Amino acid sequence: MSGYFYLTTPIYYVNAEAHIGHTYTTVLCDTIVRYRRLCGDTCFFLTGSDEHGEKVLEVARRRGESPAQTAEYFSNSFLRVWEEIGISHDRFIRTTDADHKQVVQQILQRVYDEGEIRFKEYEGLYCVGCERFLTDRDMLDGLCRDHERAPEPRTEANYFFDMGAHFSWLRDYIEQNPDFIRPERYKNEVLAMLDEETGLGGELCISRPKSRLDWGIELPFDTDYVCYVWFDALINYLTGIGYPDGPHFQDYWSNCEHVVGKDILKPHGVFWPTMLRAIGLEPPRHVSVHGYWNVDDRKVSKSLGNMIDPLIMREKYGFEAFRYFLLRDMVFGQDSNFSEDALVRRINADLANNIGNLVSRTLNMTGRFAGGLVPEPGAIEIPEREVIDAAATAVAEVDLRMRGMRPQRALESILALVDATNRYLELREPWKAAKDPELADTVSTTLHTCCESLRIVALLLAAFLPVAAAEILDRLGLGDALETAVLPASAEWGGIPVGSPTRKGKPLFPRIETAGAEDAESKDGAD
RNA sequence: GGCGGUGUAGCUCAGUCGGUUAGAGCGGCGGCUUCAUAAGCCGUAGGUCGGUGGUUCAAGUCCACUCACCGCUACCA
Repeated sequence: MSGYFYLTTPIYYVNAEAHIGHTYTTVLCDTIVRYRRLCGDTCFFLTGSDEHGEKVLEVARRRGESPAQTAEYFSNSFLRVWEEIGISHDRFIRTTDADHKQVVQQILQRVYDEGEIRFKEYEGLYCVGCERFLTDRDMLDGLCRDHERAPEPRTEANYFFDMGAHFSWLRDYIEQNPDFIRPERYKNEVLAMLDEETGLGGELCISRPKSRLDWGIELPFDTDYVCYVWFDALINYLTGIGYPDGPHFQDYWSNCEHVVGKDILKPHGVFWPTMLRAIGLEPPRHVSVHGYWNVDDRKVSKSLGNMIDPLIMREKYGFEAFRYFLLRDMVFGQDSNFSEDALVRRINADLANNIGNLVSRTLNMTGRFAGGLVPEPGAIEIPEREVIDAAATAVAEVDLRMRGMRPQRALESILALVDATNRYLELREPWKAAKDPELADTVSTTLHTCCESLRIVALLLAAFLPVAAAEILDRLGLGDALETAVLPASAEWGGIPVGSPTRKGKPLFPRIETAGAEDAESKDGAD
């Protein structure tokens, strides 16, 4: 059943360059979307940059340029990285895009007209150094932590969105749609937030006076103010697909899923659904929340310099290997740890030893024992049956797990098929059988089974490792398979044509020798 | 303080409605094998399922308490 599918990453804030966290989110979404495209869905994949706000001003000041220049610089930086690593987004949206400004203003006006935005004066402690109001946490002994000076009481008027008006609806909605926010632990956190927010009045400040911050989208109903943060940022999800009357807006919106990091759960779990409610739109199908990457067991931070540049990973290991690690080693929703050690272990174990090596041995033997052409299969016996079953299981599990946002489990399913095929090869021992002319039929069957299994492995892997999967198919003589494939039908057993010309090629994922292993080897080689 | 999460073999994790001898992958160890990227296959390692006390014919799996770590309560994926 094909249909529409719309997936978003958060838009990344333009005060830093892409690191492992941004890369993970983006790669994950790319993988999910590629999978759904393979399933025949009409997909729209949106990513982009969040460019307004105070922090951009700060960075711009530091860099001695205008906020627009800073935003431009970092936005391009993200875009360039995504292009370098082959992200297949359909649009890279910027909150400074003209259509986005228009949509934000249109929505603000509408919510304002409906009386859900209030103008309110409040008093707080303002630090002149910070140019903002301080919270208790910003202060130590009544002084601003950063400037060590006493903040002054000051009043300011701002616009507030009355999101609390929708809390009881939202609570019900979440309870009636238990997989709206997933994994479950984050659903529980949102429910807890709703209770806390009720106590705070459920108001969301959505403006800043221009006198204090003018880098933003002007409020349509008060030109002394700009829109602040969430109305600006979240609405990108609507602008991206042509709100309100783009040709496929409804098709995409009703099949929308967001992927976010756990740090922005609240805006996506609380602010956003209430905003959508205020303008009469359904919530997205899912908000899928992932955890953080630590690096070498420490938090990612600028000061530690452990941000992990995806382009450097590409240079050192090949981007798909890094991409594979990210998808394979994070249990969705939980925090995970990255280390080059773990990366190398994973590359060697899964990519080199299992997948890559199965490709090598299969194609090598097809070359040697079958003249390089996929041979005609003979009788299907129990060992073949087991591989065929493993393939069917993998296809079904991958689908279930991808839709359930569990890419790491989907990869396990694919690896199970690879394992089954490696085991099968040991059982049939075509390298021995090939010496006995009477077993020619068995050899043909064996190699056919392995080639076919590889074809299915490649199809399933295509969303995760687009380049490598295409290469496997190409070596099987199926260079254009991905262009026409539709899952699950294309992954049914028996799709590989007999006589398809194969090519062994170089190791797909070269094994990475660690320093320790090299030492051991040079010692061995010395005598 | 409140709320939530996590704690299962050396490492990373599975364990659905409580039920036969608690699982997988990786690593380690032993063996087989040579088609293959010194890859693969087979076998194995015996973990008080954080702790204590309960409920039950039966608990990793439910309840209470407790310890450790983490998160949220604060606009950085």
